[in-house]
Amino acid sequence: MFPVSAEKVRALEQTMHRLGVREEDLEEQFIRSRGRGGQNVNKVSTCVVLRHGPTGLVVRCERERSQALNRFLARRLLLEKLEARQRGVAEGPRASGRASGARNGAGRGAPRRRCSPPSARSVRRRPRGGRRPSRSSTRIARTHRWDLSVEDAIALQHELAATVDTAEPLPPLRLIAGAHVAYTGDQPVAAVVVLTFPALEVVARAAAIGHAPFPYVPGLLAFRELPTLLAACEQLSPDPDLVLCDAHGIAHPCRFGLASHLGYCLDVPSVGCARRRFVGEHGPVGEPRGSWVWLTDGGQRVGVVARTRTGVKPVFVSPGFAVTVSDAVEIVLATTAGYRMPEPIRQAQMLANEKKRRTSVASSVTVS
DNA sequence: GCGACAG
DNA sequence: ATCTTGTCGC
Repeated sequence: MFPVSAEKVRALEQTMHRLGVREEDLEEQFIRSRGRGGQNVNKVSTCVVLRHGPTGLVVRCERERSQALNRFLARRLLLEKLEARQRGVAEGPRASGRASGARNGAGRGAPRRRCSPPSARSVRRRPRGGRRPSRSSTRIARTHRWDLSVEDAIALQHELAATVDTAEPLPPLRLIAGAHVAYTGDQPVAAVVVLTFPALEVVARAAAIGHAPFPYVPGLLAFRELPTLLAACEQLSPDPDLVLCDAHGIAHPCRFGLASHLGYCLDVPSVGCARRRFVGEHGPVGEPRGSWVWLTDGGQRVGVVARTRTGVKPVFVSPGFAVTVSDAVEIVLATTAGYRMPEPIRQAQMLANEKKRRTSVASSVTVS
């Protein structure tokens, strides 16, 4: 019931019995906690207000970020107060031990560099014969070094941009994967989730924690996140027919954003769906869900800005690897259900955060 | 000085 | 991405 040791629960029960407090006399209320502690505090009602009917005593505990733990702590607080009252002792501030983890991830200020505009880009057909017979995991088809200099990384992206074919017909879609990378300080936590299409039911999940061999440089996100993302993909089965990415595809200064890079490495069609604009211009987007306008960069249509949900900010969709712009929008709209971001990406996001939490929980604290 | 360049 | 405070609505 309470996320504490059996001993502590026993001690609590004994004290309750000794003071004549019965569980039935307790009235509990859960409200949202206030103060620092992250958004969780405002999304989950972790604050516990406990009232003891017979005496009318009320305590409140919002110290921890877990409602269950706060329920336990609230009971202890209540008993302390009751005991003090029974003894006729004036209520004084009771200092009970606490443990809080305050760590901050500093470190930003990455050099910003811009990929030079692609001059005379030739789109070469990708040689793909008998692609993916029947693998047991999402194998990495191709990869390369990731610890390049900014200059070399940009050059490589320009080179690889030529492998993107935005005229490629889409294969039948049965399984669609979503990818996302979260961070624990400077540790990337990558997650990939496979969903059926069009039912959108989760059939496979994989996550990996890695390290970022590269700082965040706008335009070079792939060099920071892809190694870990690929590690997660390697543990995934079955293979998706397409992968949706939480970043841009060709709507990128080099026409080769993270979404394209992931598709290239896996040799799987990919689509980029970003929350914010990176390059290009566009006009106003219609209000109803499904509306979209072209995203144009350097006189080129690199993607669209699409409304996935009425009344909510539109998203930036662009082909990643081996898909057309119209297929990209279609897929994004077909996989969004009630939220701004496509379901596969949302699922990957949730998994990444879950993985992150479970990892930090191992080094977390209990009750004093 | 501020804004602008995914995550 | 991360961090934080806070409001609104189903």
